[in-house]
Amino acid sequence: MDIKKTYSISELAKEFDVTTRSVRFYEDQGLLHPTRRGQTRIFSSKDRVRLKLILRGKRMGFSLAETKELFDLWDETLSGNEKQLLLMLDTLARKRAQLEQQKNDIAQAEMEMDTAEARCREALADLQKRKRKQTKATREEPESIEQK
Amino acid sequence: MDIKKTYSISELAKEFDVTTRSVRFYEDQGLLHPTRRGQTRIFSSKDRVRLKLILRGKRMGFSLAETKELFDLWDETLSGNEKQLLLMLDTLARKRAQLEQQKNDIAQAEMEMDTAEARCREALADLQKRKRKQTKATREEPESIEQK
DNA sequence: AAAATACTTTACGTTTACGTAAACTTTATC
DNA sequence: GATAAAGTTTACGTAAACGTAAAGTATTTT
Repeated sequence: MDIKKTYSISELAKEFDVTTRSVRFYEDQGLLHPTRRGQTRIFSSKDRVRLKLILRGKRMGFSLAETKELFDLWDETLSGNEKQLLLMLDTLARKRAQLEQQKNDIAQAEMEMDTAEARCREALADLQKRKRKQTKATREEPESIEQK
Repeated sequence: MDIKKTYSISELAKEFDVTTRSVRFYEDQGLLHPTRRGQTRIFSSKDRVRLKLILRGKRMGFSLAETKELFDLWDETLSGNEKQLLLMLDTLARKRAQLEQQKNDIAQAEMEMDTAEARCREALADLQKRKRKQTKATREEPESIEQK
């Protein structure tokens, strides 16, 4: 059970640091389904969860269309038809494979960042050493180094 | 050392399953730097590596601009200025944080997919059980179930 | 040398995911 | 009851990442 039952558009926007424009867009694309009080949108905690999922999806490189597909599929599985259930399982498997690929990509990237960082630090250390030597030389023979 | 020294645009396109249009676009955006023989582009193995990195970046949700930034930064660190090196280290740290976030997102997603899959399988098992029961009933009192 | 193949530039078109502005209505505040 | 604050719709604009077509050049194959 969530803390609150319903949310205004600006509450959600503030909480997840998105614009109200985005939230309305997500509704327009069929990802959120707020009810109305007059004209005003009222978001349920289900909508709130979905917004969270949308944003996580984006961080993981998913398009809104992909996320919507998952939402729709999930909604249909609730109606419990066998074909839908099997389709959902299949989709889940494919998404898992995608996540595996992403984990590999990330691991690769991290390794490369390790070596990149190492080289950086080495180069920096090199510079420092040269600087120290130069300082020493400067102290010993001040006029031997000319500024421009 | 790579197997080959240079590559044509269609060789690269085929190897990485992208269109030549994309490859040209990446050059246009300053991510690749092929030399020319006449008008024709000749890609080095460095370009090949970068193309691989570009595509991995995309899978991880990075924009071409972000990837280009990293490439440019890396090139500048080779010239070994201290400020550039520090900037690179800083950028690396930020990218690492981003990857951490992504790993969390993926872990979350995997957990949720676990429970989703479990529910799916449960629902399926339920359906199977009901089917079996119905079959049994049909066998015992054939006329008790009417089709439509 | 003719034809097919691969490559090129130029340039307009398309999709995604919003930004931004205008004009209007409803709700809250003084 | 005026005014500010928050909400709404409508609609045009934009950046990213290519797709697609046109029209020409270079290379390879026959």
